[in-house]
Amino acid sequence: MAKKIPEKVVSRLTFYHSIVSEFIEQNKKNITSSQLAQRLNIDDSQVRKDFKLLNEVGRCRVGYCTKDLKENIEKTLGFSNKRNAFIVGAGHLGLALAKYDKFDNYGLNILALFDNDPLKIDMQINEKKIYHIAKLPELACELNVDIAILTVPKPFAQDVADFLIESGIRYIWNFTPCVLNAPEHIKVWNENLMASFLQFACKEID
Amino acid sequence: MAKKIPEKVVSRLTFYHSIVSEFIEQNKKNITSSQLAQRLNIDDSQVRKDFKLLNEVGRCRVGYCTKDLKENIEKTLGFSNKRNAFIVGAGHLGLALAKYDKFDNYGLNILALFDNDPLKIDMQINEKKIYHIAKLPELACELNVDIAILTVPKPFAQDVADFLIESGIRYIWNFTPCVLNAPEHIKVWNENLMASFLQFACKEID
DNA sequence: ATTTAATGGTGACAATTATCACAATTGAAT
DNA sequence: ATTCAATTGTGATAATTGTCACCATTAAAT
Repeated sequence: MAKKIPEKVVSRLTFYHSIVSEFIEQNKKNITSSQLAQRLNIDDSQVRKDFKLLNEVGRCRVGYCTKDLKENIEKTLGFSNKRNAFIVGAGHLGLALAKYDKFDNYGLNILALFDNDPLKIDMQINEKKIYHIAKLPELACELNVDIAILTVPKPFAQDVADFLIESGIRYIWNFTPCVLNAPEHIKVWNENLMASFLQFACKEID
Repeated sequence: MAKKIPEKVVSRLTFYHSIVSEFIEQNKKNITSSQLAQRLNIDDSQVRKDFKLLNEVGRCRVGYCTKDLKENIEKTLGFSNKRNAFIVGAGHLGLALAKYDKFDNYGLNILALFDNDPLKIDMQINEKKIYHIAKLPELACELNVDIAILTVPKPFAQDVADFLIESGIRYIWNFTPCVLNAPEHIKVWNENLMASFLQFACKEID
């Protein structure tokens, strides 16, 4: 990616993308900054500033061309940069993520799931197979996967993470409610549902 | 809550809380800012600044008292402010969230789940019952619930959201990959997994 | 053709958030 | 007692992010 897009802008771009896609489905040719802003409860100048970062220009009294805008966002977010990943832990959360259709669209390719429950092995979910966790090192190497999405139950989180790291995984997207211990060269991204809720609660709920 | 805690700090506080709890389980009496910082890959002065917001004081050469710190974070984040909520959509994601143990601890009380699949009705998950969605308006009123966690499949998201709003729900924590249309007095909080991943990807993954 | 109102573009500023540097403190070692 | 090193506390500063005001443009109405 040429220019660095600030974190918050990345987040908003995905929202813009959803909304613009909806507009396109409805055969709308244009969308204005205030339409987007209203939907997201933000300032409309913010939207325009964001688009300036993409070098996306609009037309006065008309707005932005939905088709161009969508393509531009996709290009900017690197949708075409395909990355392969495994889901580790085929519980409810793992299965939910395996079915989450946006991942494909946004360049995150889930190749397989892993679990240690014999009943789940060889099941298929969303065309992805569930393997025994013992197969992971081999498959990670073979398929050249270095991203793992960790969705195992809390008590196993650290041990499984250690195992992943031994197996050559370098990026862990951590959905467990644990703060993992990992060497510095391993990148851990903590998905923090509680923080997310608390921010909502502090800001909006009386 | 007396003082307003910035968004980012709230997020970090939940991480500190996890780590401190771990230290307490290991019978450690103290924890230093750099221990916390290292674990989270942040600057240690950041940790101290955050604690200053809580009026938490440490001791030179010793650090912060784990027990006090934990209680302080819990008080600050309002763990005791219990809030009731429903999960709407008893698919994998809904069930995963129903089992997520942190919600209870942090004051978010899931009272029930809702779905329209007859096979799921009356099942129990984590001591929470699944009801038919048609029962929601009545139960929301009866139990005084105005928070809904929306985990239905994408195609139903908007319709179900409209239904929730009619039923008196005022806060929607939206886990669907849709940007919901809602009147201004309804607070919608979009959980944006894709944005989360893309931020990770942009920042860390080459 | 002229006017009008909606819309994008943008600079200035404000608020939030993070980093750095370093003084002050103090437990431990000698 | 003195020294040393680890640690906190904090002001200064930088980077990021958001808001506001207002000009420029232009499609539509007249």
